[in-house]
Amino acid sequence: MSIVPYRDTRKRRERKQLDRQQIVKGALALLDEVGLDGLTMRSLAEKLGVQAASLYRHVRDKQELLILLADEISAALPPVETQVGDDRDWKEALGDMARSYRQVLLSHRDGARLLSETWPAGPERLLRIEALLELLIAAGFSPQDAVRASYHFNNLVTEFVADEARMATAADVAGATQSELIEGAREQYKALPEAEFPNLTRYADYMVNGDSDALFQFGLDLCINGLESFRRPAP
Amino acid sequence: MSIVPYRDTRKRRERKQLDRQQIVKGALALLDEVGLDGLTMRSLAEKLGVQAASLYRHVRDKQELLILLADEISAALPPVETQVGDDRDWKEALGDMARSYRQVLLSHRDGARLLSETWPAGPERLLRIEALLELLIAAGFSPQDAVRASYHFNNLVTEFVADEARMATAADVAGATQSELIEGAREQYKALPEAEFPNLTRYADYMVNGDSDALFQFGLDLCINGLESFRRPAP
DNA sequence: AGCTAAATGCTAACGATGTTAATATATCAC
DNA sequence: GTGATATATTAACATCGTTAGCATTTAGCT
Repeated sequence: MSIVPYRDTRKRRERKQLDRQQIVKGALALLDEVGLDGLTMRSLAEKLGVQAASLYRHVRDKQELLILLADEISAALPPVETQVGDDRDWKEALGDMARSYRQVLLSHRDGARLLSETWPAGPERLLRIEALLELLIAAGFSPQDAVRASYHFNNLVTEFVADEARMATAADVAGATQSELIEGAREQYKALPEAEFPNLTRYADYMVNGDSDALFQFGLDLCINGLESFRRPAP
Repeated sequence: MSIVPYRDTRKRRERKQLDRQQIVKGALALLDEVGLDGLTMRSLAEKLGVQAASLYRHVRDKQELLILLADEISAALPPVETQVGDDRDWKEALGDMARSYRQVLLSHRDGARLLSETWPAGPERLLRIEALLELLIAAGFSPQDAVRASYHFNNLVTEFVADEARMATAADVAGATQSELIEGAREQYKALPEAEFPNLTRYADYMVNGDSDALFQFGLDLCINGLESFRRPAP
């Protein structure tokens, strides 16, 4: 369904105005410019020098476009190193994968939100899940545990980055710098009634401190260390 | 900002047609009937026997309504047992909290999605975060680790249940039972080219098996076991 | 080359959404 | 009662995704 049907193109070299690939390419560029909320069928059409209705000749609906777009972004994910051995720990491999995963999602505006709101249907995206499964199974997890772990691992990375980007977008909307927004949120916590919220007021600086890298790493450690107890002894 | 401004109501006992509380109450009922996508300002107004524009006299915009709604749902969360000691392990307390959290979110249609898409600004919701922090700190985590852990813990539960409910909604939209949808997804995995997707095709039954409880428990174990390595020795 | 049929783009419109301005009506304080 | 305030209604605006009907270009065939 999501595979582009094969078609002989030898006789139509010239004048092909629009194309699934061109649409996705333009949509990706537009996404980086205006974000997911600004990515509308009309604005995309305008960017492509075409009318909005024309897009529907190549794409069933917007949802399909978003799936194609999510797959395009997923294609930029580096291949997973599924080889684990004595010199390369599975923990290290998982951590590297998560970090590069995060970096790719951050490289496109609202990239994580897009993957979060869309079904994992594209081939490129499925290929990464496949590789993750391979890595986990090679690391000594049972197939069922590997599947479950891959789900939560994916969720962790995707939702974290989506949240991370949401804050940047919120700053953009409010017309403030991100540090201003952080300071505002901090003050909001500190302004809570101290009797009812002793921890939130006291540790407001920790609640919103902007050190995304450390927070991400913490979640990663949580997930990876937690995984260890499920690992079966190596053969 | 999010606190309801105090107003003397002693002299206006009768005939008050609309009210923030009534609006939230109606919105919650409507949410359960038609889901988050069906919860529109017009439909809510109709349910309340009123015109859509009237709602804006009591609510700044829809976003604020959703925050109020999220807080209303959060108010149903049972109080967190922050006492941890010899007889009640912190792991047990965390697990219980997560499970009851999940149950409340599942008790309202799209409840988790609502909390996921909305800022934690309401007092009831903040109270639960406060209690979670208290529990973690009492369990022997440093304030900073407790804050970070609470973030990921919240994310895990909320996003998991949101995903869980999304599937039920998808079945609803497609006019199929949920088991039919599961079977369809399973077949889709099995139909992938076996050479490129050996694991996805082989373990398709694990990928979509509908045992949400087990998958949730797995994520919980991941999180809780992973937390242990961060715990400081008790005094 | 010329005909037929399919593919593709455009114009116009539909129905729905969040939101606002202007207007009318009910309620309250005195 | 009267003026002031609070609240609801009507009407409309700007967008959005999407579809129908029509025009045009292109591909395939004889």
